[in-house]
Amino acid sequence: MIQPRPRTIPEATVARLAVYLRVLTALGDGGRSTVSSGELAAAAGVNPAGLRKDLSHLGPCGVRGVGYEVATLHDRISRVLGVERSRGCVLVGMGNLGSALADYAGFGTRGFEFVGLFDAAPDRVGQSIGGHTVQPMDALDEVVAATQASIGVITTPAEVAQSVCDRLARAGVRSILNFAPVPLAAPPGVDVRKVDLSVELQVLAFLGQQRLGAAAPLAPVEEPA
Amino acid sequence: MIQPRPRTIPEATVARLAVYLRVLTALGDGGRSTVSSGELAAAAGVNPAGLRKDLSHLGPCGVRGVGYEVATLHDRISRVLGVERSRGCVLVGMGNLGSALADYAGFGTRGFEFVGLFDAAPDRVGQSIGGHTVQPMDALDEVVAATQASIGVITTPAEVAQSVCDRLARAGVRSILNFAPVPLAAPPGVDVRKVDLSVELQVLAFLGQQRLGAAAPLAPVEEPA
DNA sequence: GCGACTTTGTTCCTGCGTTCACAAGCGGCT
DNA sequence: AGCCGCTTGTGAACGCAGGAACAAAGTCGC
Repeated sequence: MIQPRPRTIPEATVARLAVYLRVLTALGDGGRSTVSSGELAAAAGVNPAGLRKDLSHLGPCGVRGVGYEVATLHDRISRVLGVERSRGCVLVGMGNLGSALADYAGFGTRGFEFVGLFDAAPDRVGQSIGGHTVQPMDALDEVVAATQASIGVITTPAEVAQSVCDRLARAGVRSILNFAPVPLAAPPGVDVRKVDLSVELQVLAFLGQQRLGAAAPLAPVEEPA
Repeated sequence: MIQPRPRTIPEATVARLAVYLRVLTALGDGGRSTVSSGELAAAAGVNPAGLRKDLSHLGPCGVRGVGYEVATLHDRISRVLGVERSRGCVLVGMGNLGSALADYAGFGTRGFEFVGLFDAAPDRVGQSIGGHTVQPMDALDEVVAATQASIGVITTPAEVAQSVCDRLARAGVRSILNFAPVPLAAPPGVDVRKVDLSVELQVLAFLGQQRLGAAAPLAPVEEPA
């Protein structure tokens, strides 16, 4: 049995596949049965050629002259992304951001289910957020083992993020999404992705300033030597 | 009047500069006066050579044989990123995520200040979050004009994100950070950055599944030696 | 049944980002 | 003062992502 496709899909492609999946869901709900690459690309905000290249990583799944069948493509992408079954997620750090994520309905409909909320602060333990009760950190290992949660989300302060990461990894979590503004070191076999909100803002600030400098050279901000 | 540096800095570099800036702040608070590229790179989680190349976009700002002066480098990066002065941000959509962001203290210390919170829902208007009062959408233009806010953050449902984007752009906002899971079209001169939380989770799910397939070859996946 | 049109899948190419490796420069020591 | 070691800054090579153009393939109309 030869491998039908190169088993390595570029990460950038994977991220776009997730976007296509969302668009396909919307199209399916709207009753559409087929889409062309051009239309799908427009809805996803990408180049049609790039979209076809992304989809080519899944093997041929369109019909020439017609387009892609919405339901089929949806299933195919779901399977490749590994979201055809719901995945358990545990969330550590129930501050504002953690609470917002726990209460965000958008995850459940996309194959993710929070199976445990944790916090170290005793006064947060016992609160109910998004239909779940916040549990103490001591319960983490047990919950992860019982629910087979494969994803951990860290929304703690930066100082404790690394220790939480270690703890999640030890409990058996294989994938970690880190919102704390520190680079995390995880043991091999554990993937870590980082989302840094203030970095996003700072990049925006830079782009804005750059544009300002180019558009309005009123003040010749000559860097004084 | 020669421009001392190429005024185009790669976006990836800008994002890392923001990380370096944070590390430098921590180092300065810790009393350190100089750092080597190796140490800084380790703290930021990047390659030392890459870090030096990033910094080279700012012109020479280190001392060979010694390293970088923490305070000087901090100021330099701050100026380049445009965060040496505080920037006003308006936030539209005070759901869970919006409230979390408004209440997040990490932004204020990094040169960003929320100057207006807005929501279309009447029952949210008047609420106080993070020291600010939620205002109706009608007040947006006036607040943006009065505060010279340059950044807008969209945390609304996907359906209204585009109209909010248009409205922000019309009000004079030049940079937009979009948390809604839709690609936004903005007029030229307005930068849009997107943060898609469920995409991050789905990429993680893919990586986890990929690793699972490699570790547990139940299906005969041809994994050549 | 046949031609033409539409749309996919692929291939090439260009540009960017990242990494490695080396030369230049500076401080400290003798 | 001269040498040595350390660190920066830069140049080159590699790999990857993105975009455009082209060939294959299937459908619709006649």
